[in-house]
This record gives sequence, structure tokens and C-alpha cells, in this order.
Amino acid sequence: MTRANEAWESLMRAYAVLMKRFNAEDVWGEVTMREYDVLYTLSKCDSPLRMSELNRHVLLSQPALSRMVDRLVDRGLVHRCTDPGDRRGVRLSLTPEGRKTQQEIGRPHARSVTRALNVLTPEELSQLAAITGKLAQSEEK
Amino acid sequence: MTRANEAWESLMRAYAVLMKRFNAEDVWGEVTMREYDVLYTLSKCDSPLRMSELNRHVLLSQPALSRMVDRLVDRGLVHRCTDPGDRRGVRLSLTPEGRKTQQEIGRPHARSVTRALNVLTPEELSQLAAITGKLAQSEEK
DNA sequence: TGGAGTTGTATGCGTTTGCATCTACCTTAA
DNA sequence: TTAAGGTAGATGCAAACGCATACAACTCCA
Repeated sequence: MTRANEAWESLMRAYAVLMKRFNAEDVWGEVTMREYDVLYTLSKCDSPLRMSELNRHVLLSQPALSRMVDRLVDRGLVHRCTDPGDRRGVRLSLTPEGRKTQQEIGRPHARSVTRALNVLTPEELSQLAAITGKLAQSEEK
Repeated sequence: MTRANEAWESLMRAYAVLMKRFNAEDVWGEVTMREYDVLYTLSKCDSPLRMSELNRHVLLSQPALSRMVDRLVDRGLVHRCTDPGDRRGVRLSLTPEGRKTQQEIGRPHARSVTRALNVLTPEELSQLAAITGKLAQSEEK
């Protein structure tokens, strides 16, 4: 077992443990964690996002994401319109209500995240962010 | 946004990107990535594992895991028997075929993991393993 | 200009998931 | 010994998922 494999296994365990902990917190209201992930991703972008772009951030298959956006649109949290420049595509953004929902859930969740990661030193936090950032940006050659 | 939140977001992003990449690799055969996770976890333990113990490692609800084990038992990859000491519980272990399957998939997958994480320096790999290990072990107070 | 190939998203369909709940077994203490 | 409460997994059911594929719009070159 290489160091790389050990690191990846460790990362996966940390992810599983923390995800379970966050999921168990009573902050999600009428939104699942996966749905929140979409709302959060949209909240970070001022300009509307394409499905395919959103799909890069979210761990869901393209059809699953497409239908999840359907539901979020039906529930009035997300606005979807055809991209005028490329009429195959869509532009997604939060509705005011979607933004409100994201913020109301985001606040307590962010506190949970802070609490959970505060077992790390500031230096470790910086290292973790830098290393995982590097991983996320690496493209397959 | 605190450093902790940035680090967590970065970790999530790295996880999503790499999971998608691994999932796209053509190494999984008749087993899904989630099923492989179970087979792999079982493969690391020589003594049979309890459902609840397994469930701590795998990102699935208890009922979903219960049924997934059902399927793996039906397919002859996992052996399940009642725990003689506590007859509510079960003891899970790989069958010889399960172990074979795990290894056959594990080999090429491990290579993918190594390739993906080799964008990091050896020192970064050690830091990542140490930091995520610390996170995984931290229990809520 | 048009036909072939590509890309972005949606849909049909069988499988898997999570939530709530159930059952069976263990533990404690009266 | 037994009733009350707790814990380990299993099951009913509706919702959500992934795979394959369909469809529409774009691109590019003949």
C-alpha cells in the first residue's frame, strides 16, 4: 500500500465520518444535504450556472442532477431559463427564496463545520485547504 | 467564511472530483463503487465485522447497508451469520470469491488512486493522511 | 448548404436509497 | 422471573438514483 493510497483512504474516512455527523445535525429543514450542496454552489456564483458546470461540483449523475433541479424549480428555490447564446443549455440561479433558504441553513451548518474542523490547528487547516485544492484542480493528463 | 469552512469546502470538492474520476475508470466490473467500499472494508478486517461497525465506515443509511449486504450475500461475495454471542447481531466476512473480486478490482483501482494523488509531494501526502486521520478520529464531545 | 458528428439536457425504466417502523434479542432492576 | 427500556438489523413504501437512450441545438467541413 503506497502513501498515496493511505492518504486517499484516510480522506475518504474523514469525509464519511464528517458527512454523517453533519447529516445527523438538525439543521436541514425541508432540504436534503445534496440539495443544499446545489443551493450552496449556486449561491457562490453571481452569474447563472450551466447544468454541466454545476454537475462538475456535485457528486450526482447528470440525469439525477437534472431532475433534482426540476424539483428545486418546482419548489421555487431555483430559477431555470434557456441560455440565449446556446439554446440547448440552461442557465440556473437561485430565486430570492432559494437564497433565503440557503442562508438560513448555511448559517448553522457553517457553525457545525467550524466546530468539527477546529480540532485542527490553523496551520493544519491551511495545509488541508492547499492540498485538497491542488487535488481538485489537477486534471487527468 | 472561516478558514475551517474554506478547508472543508476544498476537501469536499477534491472528494467529488476524484470520486467522479475513479467512477469513470473502467475497473468496476459487476460491482459498484459503493459495493466495492464494503468489500474493501471487509477485506481489511480478518475477524468478521458487525453491521453497525461496517456502517460507521460506509456512507449509507443502516437500512440501505442492510439490503446491500443482502445482495452481496445473494451474489456469493459476502458471508453473513448470526453472532453467537449476541443473537440480534450478525458477523460479516468476505467469501473466497468476495476476496478474489475485491482484489481484482482493488489492484487497478489502487493504481488509479496512486496516479491521481501523485500530483502531491511525499510531504503533502503525509500531511494529508495525518490531518484527515485526525479529523476522522475526532469524536463529537 | 447540408449531412455527420458532437454537445447539453431530458426521459424511460429498473434498481437502490432513506425514513419510519417493526421484530427479536439483550440488559437491568425490582 | 419478569416487565421496561435499550440496541441490532430487517422490512414496507415512496422518493431518488444511475444507465441507456432520446432529442434538440450547435459545429464543421464537403
